[in-house]
Amino acid sequence: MEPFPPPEEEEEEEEEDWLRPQPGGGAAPPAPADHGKSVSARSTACRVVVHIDLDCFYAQVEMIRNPELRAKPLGVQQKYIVVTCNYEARKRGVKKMMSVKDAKEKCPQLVLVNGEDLTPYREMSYKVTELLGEFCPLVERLGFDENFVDITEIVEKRLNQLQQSGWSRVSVSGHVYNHQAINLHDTTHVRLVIGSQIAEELRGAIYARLGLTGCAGVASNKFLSKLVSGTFKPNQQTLLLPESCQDLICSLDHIQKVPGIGYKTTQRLEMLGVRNVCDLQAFPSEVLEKELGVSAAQRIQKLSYGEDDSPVTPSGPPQSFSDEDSFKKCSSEVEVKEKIEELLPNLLDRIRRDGRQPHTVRLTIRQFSSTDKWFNRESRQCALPPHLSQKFGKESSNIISPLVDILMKLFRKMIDVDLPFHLTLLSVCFSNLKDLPSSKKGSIGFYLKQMSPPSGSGKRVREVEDVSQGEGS
DNA sequence: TGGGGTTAT
DNA sequence: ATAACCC
Repeated sequence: MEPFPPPEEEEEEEEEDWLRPQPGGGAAPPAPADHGKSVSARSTACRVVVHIDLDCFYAQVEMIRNPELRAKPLGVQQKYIVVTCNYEARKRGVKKMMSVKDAKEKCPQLVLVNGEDLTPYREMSYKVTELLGEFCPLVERLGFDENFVDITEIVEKRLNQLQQSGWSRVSVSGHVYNHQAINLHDTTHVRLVIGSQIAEELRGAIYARLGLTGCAGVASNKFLSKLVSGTFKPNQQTLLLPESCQDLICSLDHIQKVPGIGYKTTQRLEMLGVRNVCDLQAFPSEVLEKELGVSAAQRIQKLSYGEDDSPVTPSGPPQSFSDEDSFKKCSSEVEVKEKIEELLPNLLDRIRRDGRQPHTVRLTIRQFSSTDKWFNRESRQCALPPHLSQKFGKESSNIISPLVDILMKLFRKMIDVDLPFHLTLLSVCFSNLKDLPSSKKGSIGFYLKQMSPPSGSGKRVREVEDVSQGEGS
């Protein structure tokens, strides 16, 4: 087994920092009075959130599936796009979402694997989330390759242990944003530093158990943790201290880089003359609320100050299962039916393995249009008849035909089949998933699996050391 | 651009 | 059902 961290990691030498006992004694401090309280009941404790972002996830999964690809420049292809690639390929100029044509021009030796079937990535993705769930119940997924973990409670536990053991030493793991000096008399700094050690353990466990590398950002909320995690890029982590928050958000040169501000909002903000984050900070709230609505306006303006009180919401099992295919052209009812029949078996298999029953089905289409290529999706959904929902668990029953009938009815609600049409995408989605009526088994291991934290699974990179009991006597 | 996901309205 | 957001 290779050591963690693997070679790319350049160790940045941070000075050692000392956590001192409270003034007035070298002995163990009195037992904390707030022992049983939740963190939210303590006003002084800041949250500690880690954002974990796996490095070029699909490419990593493919390299695990076929280790011979490891030394080569590798791209993962969907249709005619290289959706992601490993670092060997990036060195040679291949970028995410580059066309296969451009990628091959940049890098003729590029090896391509087809990544249109997401099954291997989806499976690995949930392994990562479940592994993080062993440390702590508050794990929120964002896409297949990112997770937020609220480690506030773990940090509090370690802080109490440190305080009870008297003199202790604690040092940061990984980078500190802006090279900001740590003040160990500031309990917020101490909590975040402990957070950086836990983040290192999380990354270590992901590498040791799953063979995946990734970045982490540690900060006092989700938004900041996500922003800071990308500071040092492959396989490194960064801690953000509150005093450097302004520098971080002002480093965003364009507002669309703010997570939460997407394409539409960017357009509207630009019409108002808001180009960067500092513009947004200074912009009159009243005017912003008129343009975007009170809720969105207040949310994004708080984001511009680095404020984000949104909780890390455990994702649990998926809310929906979908399968889609895009193509150049589909223009007859028969073709549509064939495409749907292609999509269904895989989907039904996934749902069967999940164990829950869907009660809603949706068909989504994209119609060709030369202008505005990127937004014309429509969908129709309907409740599944109960007798069909029941059949999802079973193997032999043929539920495909009745499902195809339902989906074709949905299709005819969108498209007049007597007129010419030109589709470029079909997608089937099952949602409104319900647990079986009191079958003893849970849907997946997700809720059952949260037990005691793993003891030695992750390599502790720097142990929190007890330094002395005798020092002060 | 793909092949997925989520939440809010 | 759509629109917005995320990857």
